[in-house]
Amino acid sequence: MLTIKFIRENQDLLVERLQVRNLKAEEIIDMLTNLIALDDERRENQTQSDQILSENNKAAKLIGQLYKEGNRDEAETLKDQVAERKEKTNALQERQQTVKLEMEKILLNLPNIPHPSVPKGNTDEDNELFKPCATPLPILPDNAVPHWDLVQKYNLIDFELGVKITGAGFPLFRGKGARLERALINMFLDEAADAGFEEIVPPLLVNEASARGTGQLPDKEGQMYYMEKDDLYLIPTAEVPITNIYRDVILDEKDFPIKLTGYTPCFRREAGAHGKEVRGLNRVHQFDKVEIVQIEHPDKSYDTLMEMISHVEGLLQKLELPYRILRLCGGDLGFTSALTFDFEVYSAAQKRWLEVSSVSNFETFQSNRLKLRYRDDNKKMQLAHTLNGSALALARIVAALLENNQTGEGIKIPEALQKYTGFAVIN
RNA sequence: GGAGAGGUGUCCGAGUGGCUUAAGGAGCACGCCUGGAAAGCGUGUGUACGUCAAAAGCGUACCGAGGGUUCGAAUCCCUCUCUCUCCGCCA
Repeated sequence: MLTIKFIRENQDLLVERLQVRNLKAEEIIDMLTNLIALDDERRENQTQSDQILSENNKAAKLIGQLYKEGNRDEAETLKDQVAERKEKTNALQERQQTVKLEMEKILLNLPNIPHPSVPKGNTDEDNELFKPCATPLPILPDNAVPHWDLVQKYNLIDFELGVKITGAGFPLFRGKGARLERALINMFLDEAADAGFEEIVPPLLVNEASARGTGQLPDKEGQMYYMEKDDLYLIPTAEVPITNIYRDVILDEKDFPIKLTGYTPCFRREAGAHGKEVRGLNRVHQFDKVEIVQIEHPDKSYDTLMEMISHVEGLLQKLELPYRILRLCGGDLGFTSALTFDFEVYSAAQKRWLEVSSVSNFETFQSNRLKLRYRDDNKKMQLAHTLNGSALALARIVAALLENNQTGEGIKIPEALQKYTGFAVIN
């Protein structure tokens, strides 16, 4: 959420940059005009009602004094005046509530401002190739098969059992498949720890305030599983509970950077997604992911973003997977993000690129909702910057690993992973 | 799930309708003192919004959250929430 102060001071910028997200200039201008008119009214109301309240506060003290002196008549007169003024403030405050709600509604639906480097575009087709694949794409033998066949052949994942137990999109890992999953989680967590991230095991269900804090609400309400009875949401990513550690926190400049990591399962309803594109592990309702989160000084957040990119690259290199990095265009950029790089891994058997990581800088968009601030040199409050990235999302990594490493003798495990799996080949 | 007790500033803690501008203490910051430090002494010590070009200042709100009673609420009433104790259930 952008602050009203920032919006007032940067209207031209908003009109220009939000068009990158394919919003129409007239719509943005209309929205801003409406918002600022509401804010003007809010200020006016505040000034008026504060003044009346001040008068009433003084009167209340005086009344107490008059009673003590036995001057009842004068006290009664004052009381009448207070009552009269109170009616006025009540009306003002009621109106103020409405104005604030209207403003909030607009602000909550206003996406983040894309970074200057974000290209204009409508869909993922328009994403910019930031770093092409540095290695040749693997060429598989003619009898190579996609991972949904491989997992059956080697008894690694049982999708049918997942359906039986829960429903479609809830894969059941078993045997070496389960072991591979756990190995990847451990490797990613160890790598994150080596890079200075503190490991967190967070709750998997979050309350409304947390879901709102990182921006999943109201934008992605339909994407989350919701427990009505307890008013809790199943997390769609570890970003939510981990970033919310710092909701309503005031930091010192010397606390930066804060580096956290955590493994959690992620739950996504993926409503409406069906078909070939989503077969096997390509898109599931529950998947494992190791997330990295950083809270950083605004001056350093973009350097930090690049460091996180390097970290993710390192993981993919260790796994010997062919990858490329995309800079998301305005149309594909998430609601809360200012700049996002997506990592895609080439799945040789499906002959397509699979998104396995998304690394973003949210600048102050989340921290404003979270009220995550720090005191600067002049002891003034400033909003911190938040960043996060997948390092990595497992399901599609497993898919690519299985497909790309299939041979006549079985599936070869990359060397870096072997100490975690305890085996070098799946056959 | 049942019964009871609680939630006050960075922390501890007083405060049961107006002498509270939230006492007192600790911590922290600055100053004095000191050869230096400790002790001691003094001063300051939150957030949000409004006002102002800005700062200072001033005003308003905030004592778990939201309502209510009252001229006036940390204090009284209602709802919710969290913590603790006991009981129940339980890996």
